[in-house]
Amino acid sequence: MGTLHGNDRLLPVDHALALGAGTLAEPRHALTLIDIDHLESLRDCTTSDLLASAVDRLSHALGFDYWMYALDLPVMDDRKRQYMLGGYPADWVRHYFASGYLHIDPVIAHCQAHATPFLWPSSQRASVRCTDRRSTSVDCMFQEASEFGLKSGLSIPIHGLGCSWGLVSFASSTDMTADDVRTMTPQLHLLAHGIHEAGHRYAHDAALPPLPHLTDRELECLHWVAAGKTSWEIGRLLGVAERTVVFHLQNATRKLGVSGRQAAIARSIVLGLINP
Amino acid sequence: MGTLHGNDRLLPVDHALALGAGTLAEPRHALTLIDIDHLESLRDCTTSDLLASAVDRLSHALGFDYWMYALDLPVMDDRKRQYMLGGYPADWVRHYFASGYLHIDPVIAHCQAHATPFLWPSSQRASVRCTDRRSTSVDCMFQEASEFGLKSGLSIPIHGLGCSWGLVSFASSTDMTADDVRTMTPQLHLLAHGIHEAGHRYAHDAALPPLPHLTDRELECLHWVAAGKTSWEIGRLLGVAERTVVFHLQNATRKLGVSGRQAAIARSIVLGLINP
DNA sequence: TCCGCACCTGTAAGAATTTGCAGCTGCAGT
DNA sequence: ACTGCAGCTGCAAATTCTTACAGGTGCGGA
Repeated sequence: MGTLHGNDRLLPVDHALALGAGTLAEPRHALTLIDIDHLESLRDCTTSDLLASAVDRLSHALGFDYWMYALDLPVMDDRKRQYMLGGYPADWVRHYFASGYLHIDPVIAHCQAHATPFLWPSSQRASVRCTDRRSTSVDCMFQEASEFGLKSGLSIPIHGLGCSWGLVSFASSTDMTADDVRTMTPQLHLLAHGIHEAGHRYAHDAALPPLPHLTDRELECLHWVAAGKTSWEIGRLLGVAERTVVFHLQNATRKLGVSGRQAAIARSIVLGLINP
Repeated sequence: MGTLHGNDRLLPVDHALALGAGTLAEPRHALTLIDIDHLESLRDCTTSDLLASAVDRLSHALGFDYWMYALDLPVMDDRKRQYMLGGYPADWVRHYFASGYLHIDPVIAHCQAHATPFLWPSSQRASVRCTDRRSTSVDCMFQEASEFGLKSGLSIPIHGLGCSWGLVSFASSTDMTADDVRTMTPQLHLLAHGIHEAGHRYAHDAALPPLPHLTDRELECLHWVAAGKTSWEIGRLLGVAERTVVFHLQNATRKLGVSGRQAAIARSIVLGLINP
């Protein structure tokens, strides 16, 4: 073991390319039914490696060759950071980003704005909008994905638990019939959220810089100042002197690594430290 | 029809008490399997009434007597607003709020912080924490719920699509065995997210006041001021006089209906007008 | 053409903030 | 007992923000 603990399989996008493919393909279309026990066993995984292994087994048992858990985590330091866990073919991931498919992928667009699963390729029945030239790029993308072993699959949008948005995708190297996928959609949907429940903490550990620890007083002052109160008014509310409120806000501003009370408000809201 | 269009069944908590109970109880434990077609039929519902009727049928077909879709929508005007759709017994809802159960309900606590379903009563196996005195209140709550016809059920956390958090609950007036509920958990989980996908727009229409229209300059100034810049610095950045920046921030503050630059920052962030 | 609106600027008094200095109590860990 | 930290307070100067007054251009819709 040694260095092999923790988030070795939970890597920034740039580094995730180095991951192995992980094709494990014999059994298929098993009758595995996901239930709460499975979710609890996922949650009991103490490392992201164990989680990845557990999901490997489950997704394989459900007849899929690949899966991927990807999150967009809001980080204030420098915009957002994408993190992913799972066993998509490394070559495909590299090609995907190199081709800029992230910006035209209908799966991405769907998962950002919806809560229901997306069957690909060619999911949405009526709303295909073949008019613009992007559809040819999209066709090209799915064609290339197919050549990389991702012929068909299902992507489930993920929201909540501190992620901006995310998705869990299950993919097969064979042409699964729509009926095959549809009947197991509920299982996969539940499994996807179980993965998120179990995995989001690792994503946060790896992606989010540790939150600065603000004291109760500092948070109180920030809360009221964000509500438009002046230092003097907050002093009255908290039963302390105006000078003390200023003091707490100074400390909060320093801990947040920003300059100025306004920036402290903005950052503490975005970091979820206060919610006015 | 006439007045019966739109959000008649999507009401603030205070008014939702007036809703009828809606016990429709003959068939039970049917073999209905939720799939993407069901979700699309929910999304096709053009009013919240139609949506409620469709969910009524589906949840009934799955063997449940009651269901409820409840959301916590972030609104800046006066804290948050809860909205709900569905057919929980009105007497129980009234009693629930009157007894302050909202603040001790383990279902609520779970759905705020997790992504996986909650079986009640007595879901979480090991983490019951029977030590504090609240557990007796919780037992009391479930006992009373049972007397109101909510003997057992399943609650699915809801996140994303512009809601702070929410849940979809399915309840039965009978003592469903754990196995009964577990086998249909994936179906209910998927259905819950389909309800959210279809219903969140009605919740927004009914709950969220229209966003104030801020001009580009006002948003620019807010953005920079949230980053900690002073009016003078922003003036240099935008190539205008400091006075002009002050002017724009004044107008933004007025449009946002708050007092003070700090409150304007806080509100514009929460409303999603700027993201620093 | 007139009106509203976005956008821009100035002056000036007063309120609120930032910043630096100095000091206090109480509590928890070593 | 010593140390560190949260919490608390005062003074004072410099800077920044708020609010009131006053005015300007340019663009698009009625």
